[in-house]
Amino acid sequence: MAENKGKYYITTPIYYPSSNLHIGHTYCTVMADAMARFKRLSGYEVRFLTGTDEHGQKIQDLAKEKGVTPQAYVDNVVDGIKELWETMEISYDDFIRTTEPRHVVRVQKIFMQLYEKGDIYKGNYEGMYCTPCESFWTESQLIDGKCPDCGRPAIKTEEEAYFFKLSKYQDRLLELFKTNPEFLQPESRRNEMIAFVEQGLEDLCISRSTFDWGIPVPIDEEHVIYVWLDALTNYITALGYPDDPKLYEEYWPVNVHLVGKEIVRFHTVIWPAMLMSMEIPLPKQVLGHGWLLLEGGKMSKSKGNVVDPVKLIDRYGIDALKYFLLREYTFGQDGVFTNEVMLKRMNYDLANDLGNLVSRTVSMIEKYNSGYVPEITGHLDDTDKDLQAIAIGAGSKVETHMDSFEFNLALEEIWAVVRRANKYIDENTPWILAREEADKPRLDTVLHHLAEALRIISVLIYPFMHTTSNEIRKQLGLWYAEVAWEDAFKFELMEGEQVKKGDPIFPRLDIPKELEELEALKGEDSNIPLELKEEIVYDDFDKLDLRVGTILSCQKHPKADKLLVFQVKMGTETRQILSGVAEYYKPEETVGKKVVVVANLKPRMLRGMESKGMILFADNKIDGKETFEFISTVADDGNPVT
RNA sequence: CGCGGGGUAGAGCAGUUGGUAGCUCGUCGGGCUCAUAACCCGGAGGUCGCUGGUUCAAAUCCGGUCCCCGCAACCA
Repeated sequence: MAENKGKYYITTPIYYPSSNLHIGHTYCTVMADAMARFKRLSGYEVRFLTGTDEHGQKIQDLAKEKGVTPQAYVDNVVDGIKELWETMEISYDDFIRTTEPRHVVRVQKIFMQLYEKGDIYKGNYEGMYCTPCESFWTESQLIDGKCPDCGRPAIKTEEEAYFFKLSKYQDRLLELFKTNPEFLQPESRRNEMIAFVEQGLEDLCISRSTFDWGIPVPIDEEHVIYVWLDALTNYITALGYPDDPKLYEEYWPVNVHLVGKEIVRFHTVIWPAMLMSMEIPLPKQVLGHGWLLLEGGKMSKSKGNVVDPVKLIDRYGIDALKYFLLREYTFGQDGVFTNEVMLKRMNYDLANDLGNLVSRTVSMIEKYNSGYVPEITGHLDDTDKDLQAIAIGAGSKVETHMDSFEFNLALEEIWAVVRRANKYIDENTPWILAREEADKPRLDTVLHHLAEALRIISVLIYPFMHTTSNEIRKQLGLWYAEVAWEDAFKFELMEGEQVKKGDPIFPRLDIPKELEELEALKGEDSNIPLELKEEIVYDDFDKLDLRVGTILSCQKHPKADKLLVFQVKMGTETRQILSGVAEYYKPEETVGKKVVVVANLKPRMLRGMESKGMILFADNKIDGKETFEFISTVADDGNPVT
């Protein structure tokens, strides 16, 4: 083992088990895992924490829908999540669930700690609440009374609640951002947070009484602790804080909280403020990574465009998927996920470059030296020296990039060695050397260099693809030796190992065929229940008065970019209806269309013009571009739609 | 003057202590046959959105301007 470099504590967010995880969660966890493995290999005592955030109204509602208890519901989903991590061989040291007694008890203790400090007070919370998103919104944030996140109606809610004095810590937070640039990276997120805090912080509502699936507020049975105090504290309760502080004392403060860009704010404003109140050290660093986008936008369950990691693993293996995720994307930036990009990466880098290098090296050693790694004989020429230098030099470059979470660059450095080795073979043409007995010493030297280079590569890729690393080492006859990071910096370690050719470590993929089959897979699970709004009864539907109408004329709203103003004739009546589809239709294209109108909708002013009703559209995509299609019919104007 | 991100070769992207513009894929040509028809070499292709300025020198710093993408405003 390498020298002990100290402790290293890294966390992923705790995921919300409202349904199965997708490739985005996988991405984050894979990064954390690679970093944890890298740090372990290079001599740190690592603790890697992940888990699930299991409380809240949304879970309670989902459970109710399914007719099970919330606990049974989350148990089921969490089993699936743990299974996924197991499949992916995620090397977490602890998995915390916020429903576990160890967490519940400690959260209550932390609550009391803040309370006794005077940072929690009882107040009144009034606001518009969106149940599915578990979010309160201000009036100005709402869009026509609907949640800006999910578009579902928000309900005016007033409740007694406990507040945390977030505002008290505003100045200290600003100072933290300004004096400690390392605390939050990348830079752009830091700027955002500074701007956010500078506009002023309000105290934070940390309890709820509208649902009960949560940790009870210890001094008030009517309330449960709301997400912030419950979820964020997992990072220390998992270490035993405050009542069993052994691990806490070893590993806190955390080295890195790895989080998605959408929750940077919680981790860099709310969480540090709570820690300040607790008077314990702050995280050393919070890193906000980007999102994996799909062609045409964000991944979301409601769009049905979620990429299921399990299927990809089944087809291509864990290492190929991990390699792709870490190599393709730049930390902190959004990236576009497509099957084609993924397959190309897998083929070009893994099958062609690395897999083929292993294959040709091992088979040449078998063919030209009866399967034993030969010794170096004679002088080294420039190609030897160059290969050695690049191979031995890669390790420290990898270290540098890993320190900055530049997984893609770290892998690029490793592949520079792979490419150099492939080139080395062409430069030295071992198959020609093998023809003349006189060239045998040179041949031995060349084969030895290749084996050494591959050995180094096997060490370098270990944090990213340990299974592949082991397979390469098996083929190289290195099965007896444990992978040690410092071995990546030495060139003369192999002495007569017996190599053994195995199956290709990454079989070459037929990309067009794979693309087709992946496309076909999508159809297979076409019967996944849609995520629907709350169930309604017939009477609810009956309240709607839908009518057929014809668009007589249409023009752009003079004071709004997105609005079109329609004159719609419905039987005896013609009325003005506004609709936000200006970016999809030219006004003149719409004239004469038959449409379905919600006719008894309360009229409303939009940018100074009245809209009496609502035209129905179907959301659609053509060539990846969003459109809205009229819901049309040939029935007579004014007729009801039932 | 709403906030933020971005405009670099056909595509996707790197590129801030300013110093001959790089990578992957594609394309064209060549080499090799150990290897998973994989590997290696070479060529073509960019006025680094536009425009002023600072400088011996700007993709890189400063000003202005155009365009694209998120979010918000106006999507009943």
